[in-house]
Amino acid sequence: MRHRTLSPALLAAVAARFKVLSEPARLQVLDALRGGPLHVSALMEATGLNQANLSKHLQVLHGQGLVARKRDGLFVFYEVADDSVLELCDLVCGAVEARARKAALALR
Amino acid sequence: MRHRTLSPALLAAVAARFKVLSEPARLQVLDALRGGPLHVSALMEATGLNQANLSKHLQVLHGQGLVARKRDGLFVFYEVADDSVLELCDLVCGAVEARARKAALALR
DNA sequence: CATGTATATTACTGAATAGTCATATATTCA
DNA sequence: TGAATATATGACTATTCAGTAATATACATG
Repeated sequence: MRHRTLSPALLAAVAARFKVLSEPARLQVLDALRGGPLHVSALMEATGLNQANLSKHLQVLHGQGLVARKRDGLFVFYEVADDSVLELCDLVCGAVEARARKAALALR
Repeated sequence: MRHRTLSPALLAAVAARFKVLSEPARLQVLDALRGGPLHVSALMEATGLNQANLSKHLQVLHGQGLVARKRDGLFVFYEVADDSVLELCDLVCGAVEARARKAALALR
């Protein structure tokens, strides 16, 4: 047997990771970073988020290790730390779309 | 190119799906259902959640289509609707554990 | 129909957090 | 050093939501 119960700590850690991804704005940021590193100002333009709000979301993403930061002069560049996060998003995205198609069919 | 921006509706839908998974109690429920369908009382025992709280979490899981329900007399059985959800959890679980190992190493 | 059992729902409270504005910090350059 | 720009942070508000207790509903059985 693999386990009887999951440790509360592991449950909390996994839940926390999902929580970071449970915000449209943060998904938008991750998606904007698909093409490679961007600095905050570029991310503002790409996402339409204002500076303070975006900065806070970036701290959350960085806190969970989902993005890496690198300073270059005045600019701070962020990039996706591990592509598996994007794959995760794509998986859920596909599932959501499949569900939507199914719901649409059910209406016929 | 695949897209310039993700539609707000899709972003919201994906975020909503992640949000359902962002609660330790619900992850616990999904994990308890790995072995197959269980009725609510059995889930209470498996998870330690009280009746009202568990029931509410089940409604949330069911609302997102992550679990299916089937009534049998007095009992209502729930089961994982699609094993891909469990795979998703396992993926994140692995990522979280890897991150923890890395953090532990960094302390040496 | 009355009673008992399983599950769902409602109303409530406390805690967490997204968004916003104002301000602080960091870095560059003159 | 002082001004300018980029980013981070603090305080505040409004909203969301998990947990709980009480109550309602659904089903079975006598």
